[in-house]
Amino acid sequence: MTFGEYIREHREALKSEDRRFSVRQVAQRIGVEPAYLSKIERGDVAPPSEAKIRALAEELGEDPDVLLAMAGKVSSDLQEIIRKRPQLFADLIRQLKSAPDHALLRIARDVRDGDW
Amino acid sequence: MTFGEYIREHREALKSEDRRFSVRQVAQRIGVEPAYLSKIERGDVAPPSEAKIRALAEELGEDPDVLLAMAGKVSSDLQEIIRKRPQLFADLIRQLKSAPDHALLRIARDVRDGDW
DNA sequence: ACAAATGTGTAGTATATAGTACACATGACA
DNA sequence: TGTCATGTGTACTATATACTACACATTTGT
Repeated sequence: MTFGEYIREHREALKSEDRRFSVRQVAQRIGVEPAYLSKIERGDVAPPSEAKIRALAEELGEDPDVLLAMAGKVSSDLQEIIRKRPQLFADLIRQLKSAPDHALLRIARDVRDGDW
Repeated sequence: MTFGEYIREHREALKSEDRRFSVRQVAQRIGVEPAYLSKIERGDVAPPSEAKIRALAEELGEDPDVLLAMAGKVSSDLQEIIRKRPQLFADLIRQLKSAPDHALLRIARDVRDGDW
């Protein structure tokens, strides 16, 4: 499923319950032209900028990191974290590439609990 | 220290031992025009593409992830890893933002040793 | 029935990215 | 002393990114 298809699907779902989720009204709220949002949803153009994707995520109640990923992007705040300690993060992320989901969850939990 | 300054410094250091590290010769080996490399080193233009930065890292014996970071970029292979599991990685990386270096090293080691 | 709202086609724009091509003055070195 | 290599200034170029503006046919609500 492409970025555009995903957005269309979820926007349409919301629209069926609330007319304020038309292409035109959502476009206006996130600050783009309706024709542009229409083209994005149909995959006629590439996904928009990170800022617009964030606005869209907020508007549709979706996870911005997931939408960004579907758009082929990585959140700029994550990139900044990595850029500050490139060796450590590059190494760690490559190690974690093939780790199972539960391992990533556990590490996040351990770090949150200060277990190091 | 900027990307350009760093490159110039390290290239010059190599050049003092080996004349093959002139702007012209390095430029040729990494596949760009000498004038372009010159401008990069003086910060006259933005850092080059990821591919050229990798070639430069190889040529100068530097860590590509560090050079990419100085250029304001994050390796595309790391981005791909993140994009495949955006929620897990986004969460984890934000948790690790303020973790000390030794914690990151330890996690990488634990994962490598399969300690989960 | 008709006014308002809707989705979309076409055309165009501004800015960024990632460079090339060539000429020229200076410096090394044999 | 001549030539060969070196670093750099100037002038372009091609492609990608991120949109806007407007018109128009269709659909929907009252």
